[in-house]
Amino acid sequence: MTSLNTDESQAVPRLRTAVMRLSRRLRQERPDDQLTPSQLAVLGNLMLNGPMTPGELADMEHVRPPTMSRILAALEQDSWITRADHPTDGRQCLIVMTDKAHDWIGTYREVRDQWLQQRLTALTPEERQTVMAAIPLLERLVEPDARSRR
Amino acid sequence: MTSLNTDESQAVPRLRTAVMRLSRRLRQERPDDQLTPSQLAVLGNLMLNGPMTPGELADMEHVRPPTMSRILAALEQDSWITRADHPTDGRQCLIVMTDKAHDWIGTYREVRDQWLQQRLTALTPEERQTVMAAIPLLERLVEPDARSRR
DNA sequence: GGAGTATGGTTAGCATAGGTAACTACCTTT
DNA sequence: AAAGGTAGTTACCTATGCTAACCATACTCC
Repeated sequence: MTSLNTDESQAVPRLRTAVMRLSRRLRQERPDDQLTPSQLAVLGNLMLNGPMTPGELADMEHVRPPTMSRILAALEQDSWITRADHPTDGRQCLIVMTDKAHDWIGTYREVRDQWLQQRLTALTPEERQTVMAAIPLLERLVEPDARSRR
Repeated sequence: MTSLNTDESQAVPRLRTAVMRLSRRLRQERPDDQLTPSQLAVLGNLMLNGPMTPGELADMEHVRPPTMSRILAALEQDSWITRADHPTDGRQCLIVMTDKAHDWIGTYREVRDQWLQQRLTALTPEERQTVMAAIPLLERLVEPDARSRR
């Protein structure tokens, strides 16, 4: 069990605080005011990976099935998604984006992350480079075995 | 208005997703099971900066006063903090940590961020260096004028 | 020095987003 | 065919954000 040196140990609470505050801020910045951050995340997943089952979506977002159920219910309510029968398993279903969702994502792709993008322009190019280099590492922190996949 | 290049634009949703997922994960990882993340953040602030008013604490955490009020009420309920009269302003009060809180923070300092620390050890030293270099930048993203202070 | 305004804090009520437990429906296995 | 496993949902609880409204104290200005 490797131990972190003193500097890095001090960095742990700082990283935690920074991430928590940034996420709070991101949650507040909702320029569209139509989709919540979690709904947006689900649509993003579907856009990238195509139709998926609720369970797969829950795994990808690291939430429990009931949480995903609620998010999907809200998305279905407003016609962002529909459900298709699973080809082989009658218990499961496939979540597919509606045309409305496809159009919306396409139209507002630039607007969506406006705040964060604008904030990033306040950094120097070198600083942005550092942040971008850290992104896959932050992903790895969440996803223990992300190193192995792709 | 400077614009980000294509690569960086693609990084924006990825950064957002990574931060949201990591914060969710951090919220779930609550080894102590006594203090919620927001309560922990407040105690951390008090530990670092000494007694502060509710308003100052709300500013530091970027939450609205009522939110801080609720957090403080819970902390007071379990005797983690007490309130002292403000020396000059009768409206305000000073939040001070109890001995219990001091002892607890001291005892569990290493345990608290165990999960994140453990996850960081899974990175290479160079990767950890990158993450650490990004921490102050993430802080700057949240705090627009942080560049000017210290 | 008192009236009116500003400010700090709290209370009340709402929304989002996470969780667990329990239930239904379907699949699998023997 | 019965038993057990799995996917999804429903019901309910908690934490954490918000705004609006309210109270108490401070400040300002006549």
